Amino acid sequence: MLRTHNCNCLTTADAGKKVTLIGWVDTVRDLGGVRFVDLRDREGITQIVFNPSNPGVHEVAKNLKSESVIEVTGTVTPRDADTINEKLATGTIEVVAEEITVHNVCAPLPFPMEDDKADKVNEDLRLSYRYLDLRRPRNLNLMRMRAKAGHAIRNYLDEQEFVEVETPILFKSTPEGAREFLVPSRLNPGQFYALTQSPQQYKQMLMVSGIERYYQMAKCFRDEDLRADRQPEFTQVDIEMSFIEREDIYALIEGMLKRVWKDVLNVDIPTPFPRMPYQEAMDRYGVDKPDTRFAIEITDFTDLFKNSAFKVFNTVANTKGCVVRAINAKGLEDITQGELTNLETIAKTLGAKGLAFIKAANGEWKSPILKFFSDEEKAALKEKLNIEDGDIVFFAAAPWEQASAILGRIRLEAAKLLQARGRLEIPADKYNFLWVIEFPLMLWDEEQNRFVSAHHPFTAPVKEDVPLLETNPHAVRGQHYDIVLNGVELGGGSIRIHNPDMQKKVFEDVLKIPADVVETRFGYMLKAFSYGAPPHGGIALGFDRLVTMLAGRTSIRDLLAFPKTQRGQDLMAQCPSAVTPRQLKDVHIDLRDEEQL
RNA sequence: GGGGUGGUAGUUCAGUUGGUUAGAACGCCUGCCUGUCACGCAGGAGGUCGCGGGUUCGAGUCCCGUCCAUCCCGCCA
Repeated sequence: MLRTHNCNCLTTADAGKKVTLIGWVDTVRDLGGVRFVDLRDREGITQIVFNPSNPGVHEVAKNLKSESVIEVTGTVTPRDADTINEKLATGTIEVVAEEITVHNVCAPLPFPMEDDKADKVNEDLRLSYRYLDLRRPRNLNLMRMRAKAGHAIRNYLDEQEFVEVETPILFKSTPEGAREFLVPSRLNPGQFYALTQSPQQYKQMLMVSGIERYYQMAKCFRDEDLRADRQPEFTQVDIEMSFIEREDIYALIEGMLKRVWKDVLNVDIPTPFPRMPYQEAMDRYGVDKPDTRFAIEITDFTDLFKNSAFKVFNTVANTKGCVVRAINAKGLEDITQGELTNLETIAKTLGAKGLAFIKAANGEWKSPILKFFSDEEKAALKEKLNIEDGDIVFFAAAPWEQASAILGRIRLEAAKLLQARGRLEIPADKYNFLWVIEFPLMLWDEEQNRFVSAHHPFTAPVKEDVPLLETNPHAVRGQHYDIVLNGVELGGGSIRIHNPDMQKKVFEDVLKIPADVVETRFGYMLKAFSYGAPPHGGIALGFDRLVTMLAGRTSIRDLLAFPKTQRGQDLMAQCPSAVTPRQLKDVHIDLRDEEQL
């Protein structure tokens, strides 16, 4: 080692020792005579003193640049009482330099390294210099937190006798799911691999193999548009078990998350987690991943408006599948015109024609639609929504799913506005875990005019709903579950179909995938299931999202060492990039006609 | 594919109804300073106002297009 100690460990107990430290120049304080350098490594900071009485090192210290790498040998010296720095772990001592080696002179920095300033720097610039951005102690700690969370998970699952298996990343294209990254095959002209969007099929094959308990920190790839919480490559805690029921997965994951929160944050999270059926989540919160940390909820008024004089609500209320619903954003009566317009825009992008509202202030209600309401209707609204002065109520009249989506979004936006006004407190350490269960197995896809899997086609139906597969697929509930934390979907899974006939029926009769297509895409699975497939199920948790939540961040990029921009580029390495004609020829790709496509 | 926000010095930002030589802070460079710890003080350098076009006597400012970043919708079985 080039050092005897790290920069965060020396104390007065080490006084008199000759030590060698190495690290980055954090700050230089040149007082003309004596010069101070804060030397930093990943563990912390130690103050180095350069005295004029040692002219050699004193002269070198004169020209030190921030973030240069230096190695210093010197003597640990206790500080005088009035020069102790209580902010530093090593603040009671300093190292008086006797020798110095400058290993690397740092070029002028492209952006400041102090957290408060660096946080404001454009992210694209920081991503171009990600190695520097990452060097900030706080960001290094995020990487260490991520590693710690990974260890907690591995330790827990190892204790539960899970077997970690690495499955291939080069897989076959399965166009049913997310858009995939395609990889041309050199040895098989015109044919392609796809990068796994999830090891789903492999892990089910492992169950047929008899692994019984599988896990993997699985790298997954999806060629979809990016978001703050979505990257084209990401890590998933992938789990599959045989001979189990849903309850076994709930217990396993609750134990695992409890362990992670304890090991990483030293926080005890209560288990078991509450459970909420999908229908209830949509009805009360307007989303399938409700943030239950605040109380604003959706109330249904469809029946109330069935005989209303207000034609818009009346018509909707009497249309099958449509609802009239409202939420009371308590205390947001002073919403600005700009904020209101913004909410309207959101409602409109979700298909609403407008966003009806009622404001309550000084004992009066104000609303463009108030004149249409009867006294009886007003009384019912007031009572059920508990409308008081200072409140604003928003309405949605639309098909059930759409009304839920609109009010679900308005609910979240209203919460943000209330938080900004200091009227809604959501403690940073409040962790509302929630199982969302009983999802529909199928959703009707208008565009394709057929049912599509709500989760994936391997999800088993709830036993008592199996007969409905024939008669009313819409009503079939899947043995599917999502784990949600504070409004963020951490993961989801299901009990799988292990009977080849049932699986074939879902593919061909329900999802209407032609038999020959089923054979090419899933033939090997159906075959495998005919050779003693055990009942099995599993779950996958977005590891990046999990650690983002642990860190209290909103962007998944903060928890990835080298994240990609919204256009899927790595600004540091500068990829994707063009390749040589020779490389293209090797993989049998011809770009000549690209312009014409 | 669609909508919102942003792009002015190395960085973060200001820049009035269009009007002289585009400013501040931090950083950088030079000098002074022997107990600082975000050291201090003095001086200095640093700009194709993202790019292209247009309107105008005159554009950082107005208009059109475009590129980049970011947030969201679609999409993410």
